Amino acid sequence: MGRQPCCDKVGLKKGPWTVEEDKKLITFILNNGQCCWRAIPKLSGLLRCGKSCRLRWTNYLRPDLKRGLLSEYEEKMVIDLHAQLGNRWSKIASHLPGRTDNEIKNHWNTHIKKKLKKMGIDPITHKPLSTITNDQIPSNILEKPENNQLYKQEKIQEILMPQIHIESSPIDQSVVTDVNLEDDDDNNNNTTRMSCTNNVESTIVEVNNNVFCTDEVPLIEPHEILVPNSQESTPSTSSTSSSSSNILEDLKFLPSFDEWPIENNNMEFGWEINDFRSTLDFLLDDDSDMMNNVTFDESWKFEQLL
DNA sequence: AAGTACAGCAACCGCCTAGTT
DNA sequence: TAACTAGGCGGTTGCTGTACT
Repeated sequence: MGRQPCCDKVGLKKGPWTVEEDKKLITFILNNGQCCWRAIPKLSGLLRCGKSCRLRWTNYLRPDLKRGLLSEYEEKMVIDLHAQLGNRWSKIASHLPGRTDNEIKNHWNTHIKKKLKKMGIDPITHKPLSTITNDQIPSNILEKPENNQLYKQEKIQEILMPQIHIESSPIDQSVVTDVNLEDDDDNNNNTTRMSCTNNVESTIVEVNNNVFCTDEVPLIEPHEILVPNSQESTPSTSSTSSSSSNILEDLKFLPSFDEWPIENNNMEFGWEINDFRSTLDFLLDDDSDMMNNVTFDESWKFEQLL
């Protein structure tokens, strides 16, 4: 009855990932794409829970991840989206290509929360703290779409955060535009607000339409899973090194192109080793010399042979 | 230089939902 | 339909690096 247990927790490794583990996971996913996470540890030789593998991949190893701090624009988007969605980090992350829910959650807790508090905004309600009074808000704003809390919050944010211009954000444009459009509608304030929300959603979707989305990562059926050729023979560094340390030494782990175990002619995904360049760059940041010595064969890729 | 406090973030935990048998 | 699990999600923890005393 039902499925088999996710994983038997006895003997599973916990804690920070090692370079060796990273390479096993990358190798496996490069060969097989994302499939059932439960099977990945066994098939890739990892002593990790499937959940742990999924987390490591989605939060750290995915080649499409952006690195570094959130830009002002991204931060503004997070604030806007948080005002709309609350602590639904995955939903928020889905509107920020290359950013993960964990990353956004961490950034919120460590940076944005403090920033908002400093600016007199309650990070939970997005309403001004007691120090902000209506006197500080131009009367014409308060008079505009009456009782429209969202509109007020936007204006308050404009006042408090002049360095982040709302005009630069398509979301805010849509909100303000829409509110203005509804400006003459004195009959139903709820309608005004709903309209804003919907418009924000559709605008965000539009923005993301041209961006690579991780949802596009193809899934394969269990019977299509390939167990990668043993990588044990490839030289590797100490497995005790930190995952965020020198992985480039382990670029050796990425077998030479002719050694790469591509066996499935039905692959539908097109990641190639170059897609991991930024990941490797990030992991190896202070080993640029080594990076420069690595040549990537542009012609090497998984072919779509249907 | 050593000790302490704090900040940032990767990873884990536990709950929930949707899917499978 | 019930029993059960995989995968996803949000909250939390704890490790590591940095700033301060």
